[in-house]
Amino acid sequence: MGITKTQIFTEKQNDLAQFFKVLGHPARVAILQYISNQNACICNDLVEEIGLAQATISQHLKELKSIGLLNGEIEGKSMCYCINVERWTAIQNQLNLFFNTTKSNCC
Amino acid sequence: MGITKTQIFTEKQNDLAQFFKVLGHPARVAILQYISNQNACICNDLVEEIGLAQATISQHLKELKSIGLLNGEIEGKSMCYCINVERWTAIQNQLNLFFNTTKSNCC
DNA sequence: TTTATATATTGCAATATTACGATATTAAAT
DNA sequence: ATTTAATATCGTAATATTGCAATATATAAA
Repeated sequence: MGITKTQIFTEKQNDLAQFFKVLGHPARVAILQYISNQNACICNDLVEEIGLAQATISQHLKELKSIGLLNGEIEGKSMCYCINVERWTAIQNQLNLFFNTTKSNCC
Repeated sequence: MGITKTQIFTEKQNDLAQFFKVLGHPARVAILQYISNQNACICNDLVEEIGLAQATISQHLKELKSIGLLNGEIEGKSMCYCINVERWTAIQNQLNLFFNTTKSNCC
């Protein structure tokens, strides 16, 4: 097997899990933190900063983009990646809804 | 490769990613939601409820236990799984800290 | 136009995850 | 003691993820 049976879950459950999954890699956590710490938007020295190959960083950025967490704008010959604040907040709210709704009724 | 380079990240980044990762599967989201909806603690009909094989459910429960999210108590011949509320809240707080700290400074 | 620089994509190897059948293990019931 | 029921573990197949070198693409600078 090896394949997740997404059909047996609700769309909400799959979406939620997808958000968690994308955030579930230390490189992607580090990338988001690094981008957020830059005052400017020139986010290209991620390769040096993080310490993974350029191809690998590019792949992680793609995954973060896939859930809409990052905006990328062409800035001359480099790319300006920045956090999509609206999406960021929306996802945070969804996760909190999950945490607040899912509460223990026992023990 | 296929192996995550945890050594190049901070412990906090790895921990955070680990929490996200464990929550990053729809079956585990569904398990947590189901347990939280039961008034009693007899959480053994997960297999019927979720629709995955017993071995698979057991594996997912193990992962949820691995980050301390579930408590398991022996209740006769079955197991009583319930959410560890203290841990649950602690993790929610850590995730929110990450979300609030990591804010956009650009665009 | 050529060169240099930044990023994306492709292809591939190594490892991880998901899922399940089969087989323990454990405790209650007979 | 044996049987039944619930859960855990083992072994294994299928698929996914991680990471990188090589290559493609695109823009600025020369």
